[in-house]
Amino acid sequence: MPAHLNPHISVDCVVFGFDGNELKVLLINRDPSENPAQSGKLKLPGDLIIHGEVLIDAADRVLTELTGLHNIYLKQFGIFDDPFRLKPSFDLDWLRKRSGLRVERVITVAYYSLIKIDQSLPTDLSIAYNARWYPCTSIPPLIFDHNRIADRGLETIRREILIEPLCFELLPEKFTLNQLQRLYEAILGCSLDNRNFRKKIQRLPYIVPLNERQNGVPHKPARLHVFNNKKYTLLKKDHNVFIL
Amino acid sequence: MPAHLNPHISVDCVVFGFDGNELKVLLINRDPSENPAQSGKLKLPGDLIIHGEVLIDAADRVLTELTGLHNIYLKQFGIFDDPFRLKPSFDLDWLRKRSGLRVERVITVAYYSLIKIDQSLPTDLSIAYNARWYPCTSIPPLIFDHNRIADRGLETIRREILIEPLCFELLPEKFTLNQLQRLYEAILGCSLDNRNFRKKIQRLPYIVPLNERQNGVPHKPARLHVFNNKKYTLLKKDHNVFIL
DNA sequence: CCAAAAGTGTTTCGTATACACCCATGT
DNA sequence: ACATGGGTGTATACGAAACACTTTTGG
Repeated sequence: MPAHLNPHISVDCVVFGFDGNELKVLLINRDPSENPAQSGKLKLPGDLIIHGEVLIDAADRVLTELTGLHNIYLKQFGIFDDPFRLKPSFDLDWLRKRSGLRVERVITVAYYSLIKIDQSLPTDLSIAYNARWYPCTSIPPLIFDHNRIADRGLETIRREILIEPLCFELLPEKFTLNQLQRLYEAILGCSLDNRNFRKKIQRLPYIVPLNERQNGVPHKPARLHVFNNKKYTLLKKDHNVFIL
Repeated sequence: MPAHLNPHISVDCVVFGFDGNELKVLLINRDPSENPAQSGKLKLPGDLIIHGEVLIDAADRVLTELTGLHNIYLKQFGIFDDPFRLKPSFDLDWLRKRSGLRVERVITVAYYSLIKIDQSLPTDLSIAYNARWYPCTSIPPLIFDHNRIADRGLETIRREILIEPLCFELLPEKFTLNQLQRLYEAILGCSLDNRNFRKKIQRLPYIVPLNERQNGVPHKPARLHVFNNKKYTLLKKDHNVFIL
């Protein structure tokens, strides 16, 4: 572990992905090369920041190492600063051993991150730490205060998905309206009326229908759509744009 | 300056108040006992945190010293972590001299704070630092990155006032509907239709009309209302409650 | 009686909701 | 032909917006 880490401040990432059905979170083992999913030793991806490093760069560094992806969508949503969030006898000893630093109290800045689940490839790190996707509806026990952080991350995207175009970070570039609806339903935890949903979406000018359809599906192939960020940003300038 | 300060992390507060007409921010001199409002030396209230101190307690400490008020409404809204937000030759030297610590890089956590302007009394500190209310529409130049922080604070309450009951922190306990309207207009920077506003407010069960009126006004005295937090919290449990 | 702000209703329009059947494709 | 999900329209209810005059009080 490099000695140029800042032992006062860390970042942790609640990484969300959508498999077409369920919303998932990415969790890793606390220690590399341990038994898969050792009970009580799972955690969110995160790290101490480097001296002079901007927080979001630290989060990006952690996730790029883990997923192999660049330009990951990241948003800061909270700070966790309880002086006893790391138990002295247990968590702090582990952190000291791992970092080689005189760690006393760590304040962590939490980010949520949105990933197109199919694009993230296995990396050396993700294999070593046994990175896995877990359903948001049943997150296993995590170390530190990471369960609280994960819960707060979930609350946050539930709120923000109604106001910001987060969905399109989770879906493939080209998506069907029903995929979009299933994603909203997965995040909000409710079911939506299909006809009303399509009407609402179809009058948003920044969701553009293509002359292209799914293929390889065993039923009527659906029309594909793309999200046009420029149109969205232009609209947003004056009016507040609510998605749903 | 006490040597038990943590030289890595500070808090800064954007303190809002409403004088019945305009939304204002509380600013202080960088150094005590200087000429009133020395140009280029104004700042937001803030301080380094104490080792082991929770961030919100640090913010509360700063504001209690400054205003004499307890239980001030505080909400964290951002982190400012640019490694060069303090200019080495200028800001850092001043901070080192003032704190007596080897300060290298300070990450600051920003809070906005809402105050009933008439309740805040002059304190020794507020006099020494020449604390003054400035209109939000024309905030003078501040040191560090405090102008950016203040702007972000203002954006934040503009957004959140539509969703959370922030107004009642800025108004006296008992208020008239027109005072409430003027506050919304001051924060949102637009004018609202009086009749529609009153209709909307009057059907909110948590804004309770009293059998009591203003007195000492040179015109028809308006009916007074209070905000009932319990009713609000109960309602909020299930439905999301939008105020406006 | 005058100035100043408080207080009050109705109409119109657009958006939200509820609801059930036919269509296109692959196997 | 059948199974699977894709795709469509209408009627009703509710809330948002526009709009001008009368009332009450203190001075």
